[in-house]
Parts: sequence; C-alpha cells; structure tokens
Amino acid sequence: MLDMAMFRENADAIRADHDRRGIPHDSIDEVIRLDEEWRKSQYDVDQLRRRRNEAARGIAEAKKSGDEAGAKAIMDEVSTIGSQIDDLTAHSEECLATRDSLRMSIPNILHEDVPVGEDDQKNTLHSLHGEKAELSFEPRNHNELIDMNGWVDQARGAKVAGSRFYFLQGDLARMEMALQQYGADFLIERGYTLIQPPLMMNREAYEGVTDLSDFETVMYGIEPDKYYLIATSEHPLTAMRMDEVIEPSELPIKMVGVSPCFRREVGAHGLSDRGIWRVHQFTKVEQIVICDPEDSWEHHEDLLTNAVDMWDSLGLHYRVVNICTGDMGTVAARKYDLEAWLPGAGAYKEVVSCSNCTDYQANRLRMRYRTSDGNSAVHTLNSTAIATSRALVAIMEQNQLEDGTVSVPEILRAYMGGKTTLEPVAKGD
RNA sequence: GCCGAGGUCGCAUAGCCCGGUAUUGCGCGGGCCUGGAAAGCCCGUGGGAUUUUUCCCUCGCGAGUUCAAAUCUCGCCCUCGGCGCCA
Repeated sequence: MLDMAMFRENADAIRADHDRRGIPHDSIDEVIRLDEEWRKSQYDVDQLRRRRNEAARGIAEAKKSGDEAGAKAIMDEVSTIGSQIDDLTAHSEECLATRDSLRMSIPNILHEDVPVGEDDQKNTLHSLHGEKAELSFEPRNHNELIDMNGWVDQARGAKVAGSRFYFLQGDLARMEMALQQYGADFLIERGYTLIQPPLMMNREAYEGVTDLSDFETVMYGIEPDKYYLIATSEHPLTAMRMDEVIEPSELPIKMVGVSPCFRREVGAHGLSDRGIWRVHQFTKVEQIVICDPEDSWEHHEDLLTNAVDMWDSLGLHYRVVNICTGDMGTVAARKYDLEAWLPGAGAYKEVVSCSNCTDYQANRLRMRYRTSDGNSAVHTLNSTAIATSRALVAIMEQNQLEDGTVSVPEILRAYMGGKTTLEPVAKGD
C-alpha cells in the first residue's frame, strides 16, 4: 500500500506509474477525493468532540467546587452531543474505509529501470548462466521421467487428496530433502537466520503481505478457524514484525525460511502443467530481508546474487530476466526471475522470483524503524532460493541420462549418502 | 479443556478498588554547559488533522453504561502460572 502522503503531495508520480503500466487513473482520483471528504468530516467530528471534552472538564470543575446546579446546566446543554458525534463519525469512518480498501488495490511504484511491456513476452534478458547440455538422445520431459521411475504417484495423490496432489517417492523424495538442507545451509553461511514459520496465518496479517485477489485464487482458507495456509514462507516472515517499531541497530534483518507452501492454483490447467511443475503443495527455501530504505536496492542485487550462486552451484543452465511492467503484479517495485532451461519441454521456465517490495508491505503492516526524525516505514524484499518441486524438474530434465535415470548434482551428493544417480523406485510386490 | 494472574507510548513502570487532562524511570533526539567530552540541567519522544497554532484519537480488541471510561459491565483475543490431555 502506498503512503497516503504520496497521494497528497505527489499524485503525479502515481499517475505516471499507472501510465507505464497502461492502467487508468480512476482509482487514484477517487482515493484523493475520498481523502478530502474524510478530512473534512473528521474535522467536524473533532470539533464536536472538542466541545464534549470542554463540557466534561466544565462539569468536573463545577462539581469539584460544589456547584451542582452549574454542572447540571452544562450536562443539559451537551446531552445530545453524543449522538451527533456518532452520526458524523459513521460517515467519516466510511470514507476512510473506502479510501483505504481502494488504496490497497493500487499497485506499488515501479523502479525506473523496469522495462515497459504488456506481458511476459516483453521481459528482458538480464543474464545467461551455464549452457545447454548436448544430449545424444531425445530428451524426455519430467513427467515421463517420474512415471518411468516411479518417483511420483500422481494417481494416488489425486485419490486421497485431489488433482495436483502427489506422493513423492524414493530417490526423488530424498533429493527433495537434500535440496532443502543444502539451500538452508548455503544461506546460513551467508549470514541469514534460519526460520521455520507458522504454516497458517490470520486474515489481518495476511492482508499486510499480499494482493487481495490472492485470497480467491491462491490461498487455502481453513474453516471454521479463519486461518489461511501460507502460500510461501515469505508471508509469515515478512509479517513477523507487523505493528512493530524496529531499532535501526537490528537492520538489516536477514532470514531464510523453509516451509511447505500451499496454493490453490485456480484456473491453471493444460498440458504444460502436467507432472509436478504446478502443484498444490511444495517446499520452498526463501530469502527475506527487512532493511533501511536507503539500502534496499543493494540488498535486491545481493538476493539475486545468492540465488544465482546457488543455482550455479547446482550446475544448471538458466537465464535471469528483468520482469516488465505488465508482468509485475501489485506488490513488487522490481522483480527478477530465474528461468531454468527444460530440455524436455524445450523452454525456459520460472524457478526463482526475486523482488524488492520497497515500503508497500511495510505500510500495510505498520512496520517501521526508528529514525532521528520520527518513525518511518522499512523496506521488505524476498527471493526464492529453491522451490523444491521446480528445482527437481530442472535437475531431472537437465541431468537425465539415456536410460531415464538422473545424475545427482555433485553438491547434493553429500546430503544423500554419496548417491550419484537417482534410480527407479523398486516395484513393490 | 478447567482454574488463577496479567496485557498501559521503543522498553520498563504508576494509575484501576473509589470514573474527571497518561505517571515515573530507561533508551533515543535536540539544546544549555565545556577547549572537547562525561556528569548535570532543560525541551522533545505513538497515530491523525490543521488556518502552524491548536485540536482530535490512542491504555490488547469490540460492544455497553455515563455529560465523561485506562478506570465500571459484558463478550472476544493473546501471554504467563497451575491442573488435565498429549507427539
């Protein structure tokens, strides 16, 4: 959510940003109008309250000096002021609530270097890492590999839960755990604190970190307890300091979260999504930074560097893209994606997303730090390190051998008892 | 789940019984003092509006009683302690 000061003092900057995104200004103008109306009616409410407070002091004064008749006179005079205040307050509060729910839907101000374009086709190449392996055979896609090796049981996942749920089995499950462990260790060594968050959040905290439409399309709600299953550990880790004033000496706060992630994936269908590429549940190792606004662009580059170093260390081929205006979403001011090469699919596909959300989440969360000039919103950043399901797909497709087995990236072998190849699950009998 | 005690400004604390302007300490910022510093003293320290001077809000959340609620009443949330259950 943008700071209200931005609408009052620099609305043209928001309008210019909407122009770059190709969206109309209506909401901005409406926020400004509602703000003016709120200020006007709130002023009237304040004046009435002022009269009430003065009367209350007068009554107290009169009673103290034993002037019961005087006290009674003032009481009669202001007997209806309470209901007047109630009426006016209702209107004032309505303006404020409407203003802010509209403000919640207005996206963050983009960084000036974000390329302009209407959809993901206009994302620009930032860098290319590793190279496409020359295979002497026709590559299989990961869906074929998991089937022929028995690494994922999709049919039974659907039976006990629903479509896009799955049982991860054998060596692939073991590598999934190795990826979690490796990803966490990698970031712990770079000074990040390992955090295992709650897997459910309440509505208020959740509204602080995400686009409101996500409640319909992304998050699972838990009834009757009114909790939401987290879609990523970014959400609880970022909301962790909600309603707090952070001492500057604590900044930057660097955390690595490891957790299961739950996503409804409403509306996602299609051949390209078969297998475990797009599923309702996976594990993710996530980087989170909460910092001084001065430093956030530097931290954004650091997060990207961490992701790049980690994916390089896995020996994978991928590219980094600079996300364009039309592909950006509401919360981030700038975003890089890592897209891994999938030879079976013949395409680069998203495996990491690295965002600077500037003060957008912090404003919603009322998350500030102390400055010599009052309290001020912090900046929040997040980046995937490893989303295990997608990393597994990238490793399977890039490291596949002619017989359908998969070589284990060297760096992971120590986490898998020295295993060098993923082998088929033994057919039970 | 049951019983008890709690939740007050960044932290800590007083006020609650008996309704009438949010207390004090620490921390932090500014000023005075100093060759410089420490100490000491003074001012400030949450959110909002504003005609820049003042006003309004804020004592876990919400409702009620009242001219007036941190204070009284009811409901809820959370924390701590004890008991019960339990991987």
